[in-house]
Amino acid sequence: MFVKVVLDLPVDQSFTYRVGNLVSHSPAVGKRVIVPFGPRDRLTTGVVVNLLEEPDVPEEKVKEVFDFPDDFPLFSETDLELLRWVSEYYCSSFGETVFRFLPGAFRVEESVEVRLTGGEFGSLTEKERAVVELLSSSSRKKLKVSTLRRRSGLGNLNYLLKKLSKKGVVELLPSFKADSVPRSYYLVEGEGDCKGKKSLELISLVRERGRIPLEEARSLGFSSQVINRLLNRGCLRLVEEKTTLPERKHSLKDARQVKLTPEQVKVLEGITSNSGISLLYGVTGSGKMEVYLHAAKRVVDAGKGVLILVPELLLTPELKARVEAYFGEVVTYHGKLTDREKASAWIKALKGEGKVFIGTRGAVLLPVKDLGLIIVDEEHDASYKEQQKSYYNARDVAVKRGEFLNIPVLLVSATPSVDSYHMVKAGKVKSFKLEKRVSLLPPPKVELVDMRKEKRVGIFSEKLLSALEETVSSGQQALLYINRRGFYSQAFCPSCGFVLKCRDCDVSLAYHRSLKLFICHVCGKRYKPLYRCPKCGTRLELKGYGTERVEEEVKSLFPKVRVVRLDVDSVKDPLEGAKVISQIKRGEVDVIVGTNIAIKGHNFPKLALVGILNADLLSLAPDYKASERVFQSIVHAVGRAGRFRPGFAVVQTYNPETPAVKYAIGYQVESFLEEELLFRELSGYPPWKKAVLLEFLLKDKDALGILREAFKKFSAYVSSYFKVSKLVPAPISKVAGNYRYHSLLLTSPEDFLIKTSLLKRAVSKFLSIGSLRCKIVVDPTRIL
DNA sequence: AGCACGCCGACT
DNA sequence: GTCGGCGTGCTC
Repeated sequence: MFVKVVLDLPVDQSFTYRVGNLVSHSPAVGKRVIVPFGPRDRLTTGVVVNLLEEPDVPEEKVKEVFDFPDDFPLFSETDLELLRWVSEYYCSSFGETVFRFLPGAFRVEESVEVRLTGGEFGSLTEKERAVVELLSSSSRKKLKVSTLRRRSGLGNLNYLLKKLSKKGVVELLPSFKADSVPRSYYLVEGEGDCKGKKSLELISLVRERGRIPLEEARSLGFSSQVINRLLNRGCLRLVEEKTTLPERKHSLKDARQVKLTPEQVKVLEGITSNSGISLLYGVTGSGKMEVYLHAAKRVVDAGKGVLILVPELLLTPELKARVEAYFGEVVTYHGKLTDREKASAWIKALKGEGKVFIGTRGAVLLPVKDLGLIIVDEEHDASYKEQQKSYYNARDVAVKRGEFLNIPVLLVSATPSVDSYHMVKAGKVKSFKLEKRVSLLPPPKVELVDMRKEKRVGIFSEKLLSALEETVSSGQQALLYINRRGFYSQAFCPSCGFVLKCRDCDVSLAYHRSLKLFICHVCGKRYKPLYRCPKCGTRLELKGYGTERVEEEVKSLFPKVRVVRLDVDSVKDPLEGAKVISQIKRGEVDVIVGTNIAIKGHNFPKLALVGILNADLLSLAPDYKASERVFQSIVHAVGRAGRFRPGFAVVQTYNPETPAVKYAIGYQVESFLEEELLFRELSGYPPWKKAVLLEFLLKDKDALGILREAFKKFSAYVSSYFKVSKLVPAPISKVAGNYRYHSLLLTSPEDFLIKTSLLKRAVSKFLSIGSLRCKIVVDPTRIL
């Protein structure tokens, strides 16, 4: 027997291994497998994708499987097919895609670690010293060769390490990392007899119960001496089982299930009778969540599992409590869990321990047993797009998974994406709209303020200011939304035009007054403040504003008001964030100044006023999705107001004619989407076309010549399939010292998989020469 | 990705 | 002559 195995490598190849007798479990497609790989036969983890009777490569090349460590597959055959599709669609390798989704805890790895001996070292070359420097500055004693390679950026690290090891400066230690899958151990009856009162007592207990957990035997007073003796003689055997961990506790309780309104019931009936893809949309406060939880309940009542995907920021204890009100225990899966917890959730899904799974984008392939429905909440949200390596979009993978498994998928949003609306119009998705708000309150009154005409007090219009005053004096809360952090966003020289920029990135530095530092918002680098122009000595002028300055201005205008800032600077860890949120909910705060993280999902009961300080800032990004994002941000920001009391929103703008702004304040979703679709069609952009972004990072400007040359050939090669835009510096043209160049490829959506495979080949043929590397981002969400 | 091989220039 | 740089190609 032979198995075909995929490994976590950037190559589209699977490897054939012979199955020997010394394996713990039988081979099967989807199972984890430990195999020796490479010239050193380093043990690595793979996944079985095929079983073979005869080898499909020359026998002498084939190595033997080290072990199948599990008695269950980690992926179903259908999910492996889906993963194959994902890898082809997003131009990544099959193996890398598989291991992008599989929790790291399942991996067994053999590697080499490097440690400084602490001994004398004589003369070292520059590069050798750099390696020693990295090792001594690290917080850990030992470093893996791979991490050292990553941090040093040195290609031929192995030669250096061999030399350093010969000189006695470093020590190379082989290391083995076992998996960290939670497991428990049981005692079962073996063969052979034994004596002794305690021993006989334990044997009979095991015989009676079939098996008992090792821990329980210990706690019943059987010493490890007794147990070990019985194990050594073979009277007892120890068996291992992969287990799961209890869900993390949280103390929140939510109200019981809510009774649906007649409109909600009607929509629910529509959704549940659709076996394909549904889009559920409607204003904030129309109770979309209640509807989808009822739909989920029907699926669970029929004995099937449900997978609910939510954006990163939304997966809070509050949300979990709300879902638990319907289903009792739910299992969560997101990036902040430990590796062990993720593996535990994975196993719970496989075994059917738990029916309802709620997670962020990585959860889309959770192997939920008898999966009957996938829900994607806030379907339009950008956090569904993986921003590295495989660049998948979990919403689209969810839709595809529904297709592969032949189960319904439900997309939910107050602001449907242009992509989803396009699918509705093409008849691939059925849409359901909730027209009415559940609450008896009127929708928030929205006022658009033209900042060119309005009287201003600093950054506020008089309208917003008086609304703010009224709101806080009546004991209610206000939220001020600004899409930018820091105090000032730019420092420039009024006489020579010099702009203070990051040394490593091509962006102007933002001044953070609370820290008295200039900070680069791209790489995070901090700079001591500078007051005079380094070129001509003139005093620098600061302009632009972010959350810090808004906070300051509110404080100086209303000295008695309690203000909190809700941005990534003020809530560094999630615990702190939760504290701020609960303060707001308890009404210990009057004014909230926040960025995007403040407008997503939260329900602030005392919130009456929302002010969007500069709606124009939202549309600065130079890409075709800009107005879609403007529309979404405004609708969601405005939607925070008036959920529990009459609300009011003020939207400040210098361009009141912007369609996205106009449509957003009236919640004219269809009108906006129609107009946007038309614009995209006329300009040849997605969803009518497929877009692929190619991105290049260059160490120095010299590499540009090589890239240009290679790009010309590449462009000629693919131009019959893709419309290739010019190779240009990216809008953020330099990041962390690397120059960024990119090119956008557009093509009609037909035969897309054929085109991606061609593209992949063309990129490796023309654009992967020397040190040149190219990122391929299919369906990019932002082009910066 | 990680590793070995093999081809180049610049040193003892 | 060899050392060490880097580009190329293979890994079951």
